[in-house]
Amino acid sequence: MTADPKTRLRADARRNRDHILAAAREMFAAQGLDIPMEEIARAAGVGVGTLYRRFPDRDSLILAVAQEAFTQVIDDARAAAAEEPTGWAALERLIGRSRGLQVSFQLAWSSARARDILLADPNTGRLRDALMAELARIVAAAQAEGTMRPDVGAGDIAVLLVLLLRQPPVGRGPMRFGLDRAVAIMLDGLRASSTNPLPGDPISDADLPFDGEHAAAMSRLRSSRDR
Amino acid sequence: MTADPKTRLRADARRNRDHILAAAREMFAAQGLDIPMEEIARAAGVGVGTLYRRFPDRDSLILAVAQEAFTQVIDDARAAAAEEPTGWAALERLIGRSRGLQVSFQLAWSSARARDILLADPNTGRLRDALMAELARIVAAAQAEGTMRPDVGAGDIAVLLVLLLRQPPVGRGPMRFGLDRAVAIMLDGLRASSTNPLPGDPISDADLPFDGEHAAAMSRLRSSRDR
Amino acid sequence: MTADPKTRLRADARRNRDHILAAAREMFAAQGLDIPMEEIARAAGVGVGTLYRRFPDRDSLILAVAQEAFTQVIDDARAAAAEEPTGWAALERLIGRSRGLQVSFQLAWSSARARDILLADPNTGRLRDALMAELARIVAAAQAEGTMRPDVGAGDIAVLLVLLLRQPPVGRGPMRFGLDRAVAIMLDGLRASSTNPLPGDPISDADLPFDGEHAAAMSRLRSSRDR
Amino acid sequence: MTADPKTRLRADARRNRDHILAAAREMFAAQGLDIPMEEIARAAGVGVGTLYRRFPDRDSLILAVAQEAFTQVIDDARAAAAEEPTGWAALERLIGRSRGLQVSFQLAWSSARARDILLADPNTGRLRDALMAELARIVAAAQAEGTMRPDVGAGDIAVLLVLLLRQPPVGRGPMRFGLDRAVAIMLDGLRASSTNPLPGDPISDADLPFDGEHAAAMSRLRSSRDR
DNA sequence: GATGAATGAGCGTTCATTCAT
DNA sequence: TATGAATGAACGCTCATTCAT
Repeated sequence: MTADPKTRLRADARRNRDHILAAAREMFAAQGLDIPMEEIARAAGVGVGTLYRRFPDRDSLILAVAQEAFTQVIDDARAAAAEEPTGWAALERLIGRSRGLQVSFQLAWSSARARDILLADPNTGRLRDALMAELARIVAAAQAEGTMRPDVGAGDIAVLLVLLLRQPPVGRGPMRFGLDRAVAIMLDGLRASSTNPLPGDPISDADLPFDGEHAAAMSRLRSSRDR
Repeated sequence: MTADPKTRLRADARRNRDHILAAAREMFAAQGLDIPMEEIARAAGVGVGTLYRRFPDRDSLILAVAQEAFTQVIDDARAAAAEEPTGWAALERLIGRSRGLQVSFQLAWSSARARDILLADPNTGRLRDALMAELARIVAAAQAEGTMRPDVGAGDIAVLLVLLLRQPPVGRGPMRFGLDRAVAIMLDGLRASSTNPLPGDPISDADLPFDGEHAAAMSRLRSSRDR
Repeated sequence: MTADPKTRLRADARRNRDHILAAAREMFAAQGLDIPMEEIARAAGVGVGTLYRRFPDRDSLILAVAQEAFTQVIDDARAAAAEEPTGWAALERLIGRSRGLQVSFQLAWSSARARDILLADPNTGRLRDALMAELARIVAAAQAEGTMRPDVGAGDIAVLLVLLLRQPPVGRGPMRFGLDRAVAIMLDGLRASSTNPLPGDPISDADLPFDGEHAAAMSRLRSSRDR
Repeated sequence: MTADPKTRLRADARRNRDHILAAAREMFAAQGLDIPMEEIARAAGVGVGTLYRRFPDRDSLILAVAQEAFTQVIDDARAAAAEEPTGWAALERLIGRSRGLQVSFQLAWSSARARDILLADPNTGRLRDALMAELARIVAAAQAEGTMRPDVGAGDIAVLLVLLLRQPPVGRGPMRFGLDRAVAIMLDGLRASSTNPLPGDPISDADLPFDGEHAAAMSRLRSSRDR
């Protein structure tokens, strides 16, 4: 009823921002992180200036795309935990679906530089904690059901997830199919029927994957900037 | 008495080539594929001109480093097959050792561009065939022993290997340890005791991993060059 | 009872204009002539759009600031002539105070570009004439008193004034003190007791300082714009 | 007799360097310090890359031009002291000739930024000391002769010199002539016959002009870089 | 054959100016 | 009329590659 001009303006800006993020996600995935900023802008249908108004430099764009992707993984884990009847089903869905998130997530991990940018941001820690909490919940449920071997922790699941998420996107070829089977093999290795002892203790949700790396990433970024 | 100048020259040239390859391997791993050619030359102790004499452009240097790494994986598979008493032991050694090869291998797969360069080279097909043949031998042996589930093929092992090799190098942190456990989980999933059916048929040594990608990679490279 | 909206608007506009000029004067002095327009707008508390409404481009803003500064010098000369008891006292005050005007004046002369903008404006000629007339009055008075050497003209004073005004602003260091002494030395050189002949004839108020430069400045500006 | 290739190469490099410096000196003077690097390169007859090989950024080019100009002033002072029969004659020549050096020197002082670059360089201190030593020698000689008033020091001369050197270059118009007269007026103010007391004490060669500014300039440059 | 100086295309980034709201 | 988002031209700088020595 009341057309708020401020809201309208914001809608435009937000639309631009979203276009830029979507374009960046796709271009990064397709061409790598060093795609010219101008091409991203063109793909988003805006001028370079607008891109730079929203994201003051390439790093901040990479960070935004990466955290968006990270957030999607968390949302997916949360949805799986909430909607699936059993912990094992949630686990299967999460690891199975994970390849669907690949396209957006893998870029975040595709280069040492991208990783550093992500780790150097303080918000990343919170995202990590949220994801690990979700995984811990799923693992606990599956183990309580007796479907998952008891000697693994949320950190172990995170490692497997990262293995899968880091792969470059696959289309519809044999590799895609091979990944489905690899996931199934991993899941079999996680079943309660697997009794061969694993090395060391379960990796809890406090151990992985980037604890203590924040400072290191920051200093690496700083020194690379000075170079 | 008279040292043949040509032979002497060749020895020098070979030394230079080796220095350059070693420097490139290290710099690529440490700094990424877009390290300036001049820094590689400096690290190799030669001038840029010499570097360009041996490798006419950056792509050919990347290709040489990548194929060298690929060859190491093959050698390792061959050695595992030859020296281990059982197929399962060879498999364990290969997958376990794989992380040792990571450092040199992952660079070859670290970017879409590097992958295209590798795939576009006709020699890569031969290397792939050699690796798959080795894996097929190990799988057949392990299945004959009854230690490996019968519904997997050499291609499945290749997929798992690629999952592991593509990870960025890890030092001695929790991630390193997590990878050891992930490997153990995968191995458990491969044991004969795993009876949950896998989706589809075993992936044979003819299906994976880059069949049909040669032409695609060539055209991608060509179009990126024209851009 | 009813405040005329037009009048109100004009008051607002004038306030905006004044804020912009004040902000520009300070930012120009502190950061140089190439400070971003947006920063000037922010310092003035208006949007860039408003700034551009008042001053259609950077040059016209520079011109406005410069002429404002010029006007201050004239006002000061006029006040000195009116308020001081003797011509010599007026001269001392003018040259002595000149450093107080420095801060705002020197920016107008700090770059070839600013000078051209100023010279290209037809109004500058009127300001120059007003200043020279004032100086001529002071010089005539001082010479009539017998305190100033007779072989100098208003133009000579203008040159000395320009020498001082063009200096970048000094704080409270040794340079500030040094300038006080330099002024005293100059004044001593101007006294009637100085009898060493000066080269050429006195520079009258018609000779200096930018006669014939108007056209040159305009063509320089034009060609720099075309470049 | 022996053509040393190394020397020849160096000669080429040096020639390039000299061309670049000469072009920069002229372009800076004519167009200001923010002339595009590419135009300087073009004027020097080299590519931008070569310019950047010799001077890694604009600041270092400004610094080189400025110090070259500074060195010329020192050389001139030294020559005047050595070749003129009296201290007063040396002083007259130095201050008179100073406008000849203007063209190259004034750029060094034409902007706060240039001044900071110059002051931040540790070598500048040595140049300053050399110049002040020369001025002190000239002043002492002229005062010993009884031609210069005894209550001025080398620092006072430096201030006057700076006043003149900071002026933008003048061609052959009335301003040029006016400067000749201004110089004569200043010289008259410096004669032994001037007996009006100056404010404060003579400025010695230890007081001026940039003592203690090195650190300040460095921090200003640093903070402007962060902006 | 080896060297490293020179080139210049190309990308990141900034900012003057315009214009939709 | 005021605002500030959008645009894109322009410049600083880097680095792959070439070529004179």
